[in-house]
Amino acid sequence: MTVSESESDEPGGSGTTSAVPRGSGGVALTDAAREVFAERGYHGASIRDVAKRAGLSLSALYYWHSGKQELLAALLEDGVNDYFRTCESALRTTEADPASRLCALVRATVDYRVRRRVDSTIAAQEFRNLEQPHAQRLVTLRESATRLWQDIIDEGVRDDVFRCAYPRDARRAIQAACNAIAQWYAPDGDVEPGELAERYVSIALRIVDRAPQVHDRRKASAPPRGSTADPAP
Amino acid sequence: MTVSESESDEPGGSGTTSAVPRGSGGVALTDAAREVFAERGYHGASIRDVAKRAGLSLSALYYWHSGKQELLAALLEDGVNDYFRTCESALRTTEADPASRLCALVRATVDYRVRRRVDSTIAAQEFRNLEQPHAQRLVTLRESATRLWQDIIDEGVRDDVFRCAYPRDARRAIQAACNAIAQWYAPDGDVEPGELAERYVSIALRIVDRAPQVHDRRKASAPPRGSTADPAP
Amino acid sequence: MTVSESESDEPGGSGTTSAVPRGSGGVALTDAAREVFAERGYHGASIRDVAKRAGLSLSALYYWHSGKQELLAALLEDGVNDYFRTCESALRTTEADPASRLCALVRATVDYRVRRRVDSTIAAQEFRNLEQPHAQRLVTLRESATRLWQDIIDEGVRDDVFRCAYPRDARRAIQAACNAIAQWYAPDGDVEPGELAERYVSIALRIVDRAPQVHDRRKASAPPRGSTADPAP
Amino acid sequence: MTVSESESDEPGGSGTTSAVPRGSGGVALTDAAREVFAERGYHGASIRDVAKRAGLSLSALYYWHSGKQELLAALLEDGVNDYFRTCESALRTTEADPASRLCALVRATVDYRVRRRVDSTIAAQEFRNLEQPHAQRLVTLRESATRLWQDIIDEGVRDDVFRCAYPRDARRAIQAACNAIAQWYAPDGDVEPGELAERYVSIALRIVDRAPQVHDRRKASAPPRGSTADPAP
DNA sequence: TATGAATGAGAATTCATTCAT
DNA sequence: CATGAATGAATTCTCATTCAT
Repeated sequence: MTVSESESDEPGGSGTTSAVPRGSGGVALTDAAREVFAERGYHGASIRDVAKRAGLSLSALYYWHSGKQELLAALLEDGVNDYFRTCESALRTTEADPASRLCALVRATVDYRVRRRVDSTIAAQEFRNLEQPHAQRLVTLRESATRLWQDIIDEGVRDDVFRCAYPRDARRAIQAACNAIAQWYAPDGDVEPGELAERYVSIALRIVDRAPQVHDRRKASAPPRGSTADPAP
Repeated sequence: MTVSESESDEPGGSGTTSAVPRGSGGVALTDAAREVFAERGYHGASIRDVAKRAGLSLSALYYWHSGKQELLAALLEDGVNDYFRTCESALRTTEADPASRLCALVRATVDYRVRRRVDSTIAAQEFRNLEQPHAQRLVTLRESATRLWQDIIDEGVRDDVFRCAYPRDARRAIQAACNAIAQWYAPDGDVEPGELAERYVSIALRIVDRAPQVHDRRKASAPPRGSTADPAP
Repeated sequence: MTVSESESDEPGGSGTTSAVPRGSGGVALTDAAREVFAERGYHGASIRDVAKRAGLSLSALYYWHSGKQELLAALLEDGVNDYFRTCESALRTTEADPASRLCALVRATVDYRVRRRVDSTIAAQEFRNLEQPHAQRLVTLRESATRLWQDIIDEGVRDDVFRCAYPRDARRAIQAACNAIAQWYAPDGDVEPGELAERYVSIALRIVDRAPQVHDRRKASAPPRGSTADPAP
Repeated sequence: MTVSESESDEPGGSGTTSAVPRGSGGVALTDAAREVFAERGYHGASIRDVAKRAGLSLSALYYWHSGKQELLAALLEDGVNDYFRTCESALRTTEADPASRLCALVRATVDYRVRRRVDSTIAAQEFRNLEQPHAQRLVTLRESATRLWQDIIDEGVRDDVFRCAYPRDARRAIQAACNAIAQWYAPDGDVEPGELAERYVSIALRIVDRAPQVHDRRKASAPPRGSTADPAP
């Protein structure tokens, strides 16, 4: 079963055991697992707590899921799928040049990290606790995400549009910066997700040291610079 | 007690129960704890495993330490102290200008992440599991580290030597990039720690968008640009 | 309810969930219970497995039967009834002398152990797990079976046709030997049930040490010796 | 660890939680396991009950043994070893002729079934519940016991001293009869173990249909016939 | 007739910790 | 300095059973 139905990533209401309607136990449980895993970590969390948080019995958890491990796997897998969908959608609607594609990827990633902040944190912290049928699949997906970033950067370097000497380190730095957002972003803070994305687009472009563009003044590449309100040109 | 005596950060030999010499149980145990916590996470690790790995009995663990929590605290605290010593030492021997200071901090951080890779990972993952006497102290230390970075960047921005529009995001990006090193760096890989530091110095300077320097062509700022073999000046 | 409709004793096809026809759930379930109880023992078996094996839902099991215990009772009771019918039928069609009656009982028992091998094993192993309404009834039946054997042997001893000094031990030995057949008999093995019965008739007669018969050279006593291909007379 | 120290096979005192002396938990637990497994069967017994019966905590059980399965294995293995020792000792001190050897084996087996009645029952009922490292070893031992019986009988048949037509069925009958003793023998009953053994020796000799002996009226073969007080020669 | 959803009790096992020696 | 023995609380998970539909 997939857990993608539950869009809300936030551990809403923390403890709201609002009488789960019959038949919807599966979602209630993954939602609860998300909260509890995020709060205490996979090994620190007990499925008793998960069931309690979901307002169901421990046995109901085993009716819907095959165990603690599967609960984690469902969470992570659903997250990764959502992330890939987000990236693909962003890349599909952008120019073909490396800079535009890099910007699109940054925007998609920031969007995802903000929108599914909790899942992002869980993924970052608890990935290691995945056991074997699931682990392999997700490792592969994770690698293909890395490849997505790297290919774009390498292409930019080849085309002389990015001037970084160490493309792998550039990629790592950009990814690390974007991923870290989930750790500090406060949904009720003062910065809008869209605005935040543009700031990180700007950072990413600086990391790859994009060459100043004489031509190519089209939509994708221009906004970041402009919208981030850099003090002076 | 402090555990700083054990410099070696690597889980060397993994399982080497080489007859702990009388009296050195304390270090053997923190070393073992480091390995086991790193491998399985704080909650995933059992102190039985720690004792076994150290080649001692469970009771010996309780002779030397007051419990599992204290073992974690000792590890993290020792790590943070080492980090601060490293940073202070680096800042003490550098110029007073923001760029030089930022570079020094990056070098110190990269050095630490590489030198104490395992402790860095544990700190990143298990900090949340610290309970109250210890937690507060370390949170404070952690905040003062953040302040260290932020002050330098803010000063650079004020002096117009850094041109980034969002200094806090710049700081976060730099820290995230440096911290992530512990997650991927392979000690027997192909890049030297010193060389790696220069690459990250370069990345950091790009993130803060350092203004091109007309004068001031002294040691600290020049190397990164040069050594990273950027295609064109 | 009785389960005697299902003649086939073999756990045929093990796992054949062949679309239970409407209304025949009861038999499908006792058949499945037979297989599962035989494979894993009463306490080792779960009624979930029984229902699954029967190709029905757990709830269906509770529609047809009142629980796990009743399932076991139905199985055992049906077996005992079959056994008694078999014995009575055999005794009804034989001579009145102890030797003939003993032979008839052996034949009936061997026939039953071979024909309902699985039920025989379950009876031997799981009888102890019967709880109270059922247990008493079956204990009584079991005792009356013992009485059946003992009476015949005692009569033979009284009439000097059996010469065993310890009739109870003789009875126990004969019963044990016959019962054990269920544990090793392979339905697709090389010995026919009828042939096997004659071998055990021969063994039983030796155990009771039947006196050599001058007259009475009729069917029952002759075959074993002859048909068993004794090397030399 | 072995459990052979505890010679007493009887579930003595059933529930006597007589303050286990420190350090002797291992034996107390196997003794308790013997009782509980015998009473309720392996799957029907809970290790909670075992620990309670032993007068120890559940955790102590895991200190001494690695689990429920190991407890069963220890019990069965110790029993089999004792049985083999008993058989070997009996065969070592007897004549070389098949009849004497068969008698010795019967005596050893009856002795064992009476002396370790409970272990015998457990072995008969719970053998199937042994899981893999242990199962294989014990299956092998069990087969070699069967071989012991069969070899003797086959030799007797070859030497024309036993006249049974179906040596394998004879062996099965004898073994079944002897094994069954554990199921009905009451230690405080009216028959002495030695006496019982002679009765079964007599039964066994009749099952293999030993040829009447003209010469050879020595110790080993004579007693059974004589001591069982057969009515008349 | 049948089922999908749910439950409470209890299963085996592991944990951090303590105590007597 | 160190250990072997023991514990109570908690863990994940399975069980037989029931209820609403």
